Amino acid sequence: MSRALRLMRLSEVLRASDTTTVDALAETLKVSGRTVRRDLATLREQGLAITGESGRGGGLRLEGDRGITSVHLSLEEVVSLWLAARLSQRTSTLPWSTSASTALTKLLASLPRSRSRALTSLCRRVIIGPPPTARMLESLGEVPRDALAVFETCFTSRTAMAFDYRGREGRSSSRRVEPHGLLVQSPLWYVLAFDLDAHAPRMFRIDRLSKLRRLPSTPFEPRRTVIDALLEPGFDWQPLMR
Amino acid sequence: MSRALRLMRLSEVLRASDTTTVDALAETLKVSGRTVRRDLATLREQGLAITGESGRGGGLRLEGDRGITSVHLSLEEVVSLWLAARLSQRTSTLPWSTSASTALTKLLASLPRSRSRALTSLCRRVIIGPPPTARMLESLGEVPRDALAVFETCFTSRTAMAFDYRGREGRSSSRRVEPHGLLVQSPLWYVLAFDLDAHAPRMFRIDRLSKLRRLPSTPFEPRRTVIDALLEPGFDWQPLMR
DNA sequence: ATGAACCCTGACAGTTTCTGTCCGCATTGA
DNA sequence: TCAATGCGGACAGAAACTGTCAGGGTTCAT
Repeated sequence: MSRALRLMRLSEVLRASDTTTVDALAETLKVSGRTVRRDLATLREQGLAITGESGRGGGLRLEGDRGITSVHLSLEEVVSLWLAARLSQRTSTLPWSTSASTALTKLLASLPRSRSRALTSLCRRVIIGPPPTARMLESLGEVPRDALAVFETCFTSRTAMAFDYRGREGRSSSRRVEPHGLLVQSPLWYVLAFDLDAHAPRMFRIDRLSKLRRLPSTPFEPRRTVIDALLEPGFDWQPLMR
Repeated sequence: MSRALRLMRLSEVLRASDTTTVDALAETLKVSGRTVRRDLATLREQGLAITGESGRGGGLRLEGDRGITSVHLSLEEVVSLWLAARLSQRTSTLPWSTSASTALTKLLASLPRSRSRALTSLCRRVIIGPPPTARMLESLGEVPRDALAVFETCFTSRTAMAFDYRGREGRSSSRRVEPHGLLVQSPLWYVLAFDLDAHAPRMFRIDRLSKLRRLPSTPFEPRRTVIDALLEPGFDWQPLMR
């Protein structure tokens, strides 16, 4: 039996038995005790909570197999983690950046198919752009907390929304839009929207919005074309997920 | 990465993605397509229902069996998520930022005690600082991939390490240190270390290191004093976790 | 009907990894 | 104090793995 298969069996045996010893495992798996220990170390690296108690009467046990069941994480929670991880990978070479990827894969893997579909399609609507230029950052305003919450629900539930927008020259205008996409150029971000009055794609910087509110309507169908129309080609625009 | 680990990752990636191709998998797993096929064959032997569709637009998919598995995240994986989430919360007001907090709390809560303790003590050694000044960013260099991996293991396993360091004036010196802490001022980061030769706390910017390698030694005991000695008081230094 | 984009499988040699053995150490309960 | 347990380093021979090459398919758009 190859090591790979043995590792799978080992984790099953551990799940099946309350406590056991290295020698017993060595017996069942037909390998030496040393090898069992090596395998245990590998599984622990993988995140399995296997504890060992020394001494007479001690032994090994797999702690409450309740690993983290991401079933309890909401869609928004997983998206937020995904966003954060991708952003930090994008902006710098930090330690454990590959670990973040594998962690997210595991999370996604554990979701039921319907949820993972929803998550994927949501992530595809989020675009990560290159860092903003100094000029873009000049007039950076505050993002009001409550507007954030409204945007979050409108974006995920695909609901049209209305707001007042301060243009670059200070002129204010009233808008009604469908939020198809989200462009992040941290710390800035933009709503990639379809303007229901102009009847064309438009983008809006989040800190220039005010009086944001939902519009009663049926959910719109997110269209990739709206997003693409707003992103100048040739730049490095990456969706949060492909 | 050993084959055993790769097989686990492969099954996770398959679960996570709706459909995918051999080439894509080869890319993510950093192995040749032939090897991916061999791994797929092994998983199929194990009973995983992986179907392949030939032809243009075809691909691989894992049938059924979703949501049964619980997620096991390694220490590094949880740390990386914390790091990423905290960083992005720190630098900007993005949507779903509160969701990230709750998600992380849930993650922490569901870890078995032994692991959560290890996680906490690791996170305490990571400090998040204010964004770097333009002057600090001037001479930003590349961080080599392999050095990262070495650092990660040394940091978590509390192992001393050795490297060559290019000082500000271009002078190079050879160092042997214990990595007690990690200071992040994204996209820069520093090793907060105890210099075994100077016998005093020193900090090193990561992109100035080269030829990083582990030193054979017994694990050192992380000391808070080493970290504190290097952080000028009065600034906004926040540990990743209190 | 051609080519591109997919999947599947066999053979081979070089390399990597794994395994058992032996060792010393720490912890625990009788 | 001893025996039963766990943990992990070092080593050399054995086994498994890997990339490459080379063949074979199927499906679809053009």
